[in-house]
Amino acid sequence: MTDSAKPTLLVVDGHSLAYRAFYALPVDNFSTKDGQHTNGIYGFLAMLINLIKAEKPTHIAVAFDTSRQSFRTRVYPEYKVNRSETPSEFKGQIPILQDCLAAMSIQVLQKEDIEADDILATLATQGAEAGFDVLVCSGDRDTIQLVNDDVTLLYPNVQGVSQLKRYDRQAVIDRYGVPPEQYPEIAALVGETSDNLPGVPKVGEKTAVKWLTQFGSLDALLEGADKITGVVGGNLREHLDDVRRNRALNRLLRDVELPLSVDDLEVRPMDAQAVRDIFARLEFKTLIPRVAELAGIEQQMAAVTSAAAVPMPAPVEPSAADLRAWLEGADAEVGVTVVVEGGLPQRIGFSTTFPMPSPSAAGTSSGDSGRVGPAAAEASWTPEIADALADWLASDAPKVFADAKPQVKALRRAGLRLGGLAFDVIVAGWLLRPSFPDKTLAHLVDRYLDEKLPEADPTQLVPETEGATPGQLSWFTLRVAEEVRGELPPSVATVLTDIELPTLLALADMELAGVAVSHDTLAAFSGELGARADALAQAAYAAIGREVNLGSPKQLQEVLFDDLQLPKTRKTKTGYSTDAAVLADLQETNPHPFLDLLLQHREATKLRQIIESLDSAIGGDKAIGADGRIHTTYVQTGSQTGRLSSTDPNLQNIPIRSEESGRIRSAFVVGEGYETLLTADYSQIEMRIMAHLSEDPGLIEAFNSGEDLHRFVGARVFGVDPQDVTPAMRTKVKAMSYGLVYGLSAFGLSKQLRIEQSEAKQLMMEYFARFGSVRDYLRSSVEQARIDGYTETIFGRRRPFPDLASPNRVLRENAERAALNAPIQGSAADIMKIALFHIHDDFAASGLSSRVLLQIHDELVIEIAPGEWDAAEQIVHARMGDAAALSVPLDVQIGRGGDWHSAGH
DNA sequence: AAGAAGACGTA
DNA sequence: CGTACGTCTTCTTG
Repeated sequence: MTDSAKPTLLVVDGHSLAYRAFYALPVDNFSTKDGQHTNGIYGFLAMLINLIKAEKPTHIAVAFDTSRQSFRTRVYPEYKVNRSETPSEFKGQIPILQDCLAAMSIQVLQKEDIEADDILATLATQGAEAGFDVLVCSGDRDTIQLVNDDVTLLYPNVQGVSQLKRYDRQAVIDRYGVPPEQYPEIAALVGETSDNLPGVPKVGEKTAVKWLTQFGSLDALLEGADKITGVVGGNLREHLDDVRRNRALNRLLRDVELPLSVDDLEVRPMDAQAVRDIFARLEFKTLIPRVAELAGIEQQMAAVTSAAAVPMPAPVEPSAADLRAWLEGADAEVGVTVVVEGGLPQRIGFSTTFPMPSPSAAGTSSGDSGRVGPAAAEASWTPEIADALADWLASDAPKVFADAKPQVKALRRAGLRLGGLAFDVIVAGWLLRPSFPDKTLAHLVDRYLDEKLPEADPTQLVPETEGATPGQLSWFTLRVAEEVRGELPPSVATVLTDIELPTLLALADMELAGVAVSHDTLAAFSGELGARADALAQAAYAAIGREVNLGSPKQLQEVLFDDLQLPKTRKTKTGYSTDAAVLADLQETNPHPFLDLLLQHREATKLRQIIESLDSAIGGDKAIGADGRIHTTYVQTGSQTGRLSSTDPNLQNIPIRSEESGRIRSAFVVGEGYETLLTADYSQIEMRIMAHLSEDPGLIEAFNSGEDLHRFVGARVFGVDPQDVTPAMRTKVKAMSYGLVYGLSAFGLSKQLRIEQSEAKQLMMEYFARFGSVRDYLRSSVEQARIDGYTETIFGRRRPFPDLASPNRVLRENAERAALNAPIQGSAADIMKIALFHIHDDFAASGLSSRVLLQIHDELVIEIAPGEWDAAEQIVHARMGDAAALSVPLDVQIGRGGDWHSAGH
């Protein structure tokens, strides 16, 4: 083991070890569900974790090659040329591995023109000089030359990377018969086939060692080459230049200029959240606890040296009057944090770039400009404080939040309105990274400030560490905001200010309002469905002569494929699918009463389950108390395209398609004190956006003609008059049109329409022959995304697509389809958001009590107060219709009824 | 107790 | 081999 008194430096050749892992581990077992290969990453990290645990290095670095090219290939162009092409499945893993290492706070080093081993050599040399025990971990034999009394080599066995052999000075002598510094001389004589460096023919390790012991050194040997007799002697004399070249090429550089010194490689605490996130994404379940254990070790080691971040201000707690006076005097943005408990404000904190007045000595030295860096103040929520702050909170004075919505809601419940919402760091962070959002202020502090937000340990009854106070949270919020703002491209900043923040305020009111749902309606239906499900289950058992759990795909597979001997269906990860599409197919080819009963049972239990969860959500929001309404939560940062998502419960997936789903929707009713429900939805908004973006004359005409879209398109595609478009033709072009938006293939289309692939192909051909600009647009938009690295909506919302450049085909093609869809789905989301907050704001400005309750992507559900129908309907129609100026009109359908079902259409 | 997998609801 | 979501149940794992 290493000498515990000395610090230990571990330097690793990332490329060579990951490459060995790549070949050692079966790729099939190491791929994520979206197709990313991870075997090299996994093998490397598993090895590294074991290594860190065993050796407890105090300093770590991992070096990578930048490419095949290096100064060696310039000197000797044949160097490594016979190496086979690096498999693309491996190449793609290196950047991800580097991301993992970054999350683990391990330094990654690479340098143009230099090989990883040269970096190892340089670090090993510097480390040894600085008094470190150095561990070099590499799969390249050339690194044997680095071994000495301070430097030990860890070399992987043939098997892969699970076993590392330890070479200290003595081990090298035992194995090769020469001291480490002389090993390259052996290698020069023998040659290295894998590097395309031929040596002396007929000379292997044995002969080389014999000669070197005899002559003492390679130079002496080359000088005295004449003295060697026999064929090998002749060979040596003929290949003197090869040997010299080999020796020159296998000498590792020990003086590479690096951006970091050995001291900078000190082990630092990991970014626990980033590690969890990236490992989860790579589906490394078992590695997470292993890394966590490691993090514990690192934490202890790093605790001593961890540098203090920018010191937090000690928030003052001024009187209500002082606080108000100061806030009203502030001429810069103010960070605001409302601590919410049970839906109500508990404490409130502020921070600014101005010093807070000290209650005793207001106006003490504050520097020449008065700006002395952010300072903080806070107060507990009392009626006096609420009174004192109400005007300022409602004013236009700019305020910066981290996740404003719950705080806005709490203020609303306390009777206060919020104005001047200038920035939300969570929402802004999501706009920048919709695929990998930082969900909390702590994440953002970590990413943008590289500091830790102090958090009370929730596992401890009496926490040892204090969490940040609201004033300090505001201070962090303000600092993060400055960084995030610096990263926001102007168009994205506009999306934040002009779309997201107004939407946020509207959503807060929608969540507070909730939607009235009739428990009695739900309960009656639930009972009915329960009885039906039981009967269906009994019948199903009878059909197969035994009882199984119909909710268990595993047991169903036994019944279908073992007992009933039905043909195997689509494969899943763990067996064969039993989903509805598959069961319907089976019913056609191998009819069996069990199949139909099972499908019906599924439908009944699914409906009942939805009803039950809705029922238990009625008045479920404890903060409000049972009010007979359901209060969903809209997750504004919940999608990658710009859409909202809805949780607890999800009100964006209430059934509508099936026969009986109307009975669920009819339980969503107009609330007390209101007159009726209004539903408003955009018809074919995505196709309209497609028409606008592609500028396809045919599609634009379709929307301007007033003709039914699919009838119009069908007439063009099939070359008939609109009135002669049959239902079958209409179905086909409808599927085609909708499929376009998702990047549908001929294969997918044929499957959906249950037609031959050739017919599907023909259909697509005909379609594009008539609507060619659509195809051109779709192609060019993906191409543009490949160039830019992101897509953009009509309003400038961006979504990055790094995988468009991936060498992994599955990954790349998935990204292409998503990139195709993102501007269309995203623009639709933008338009709906704009319409939503305009309607919300107009209602308020017009003094209406009618209110928006729900948003279901292209539909709004609005509760109309008595006597307000006409005014409200007019606002809704106008605001949805003019939310965007497209080259085709935005068609809005409006319905009216006492419940959601009858208001729909 | 927590997470994965399969299934299925919506736009 | 069609995009974007959330939630339920069962089953596995710790």
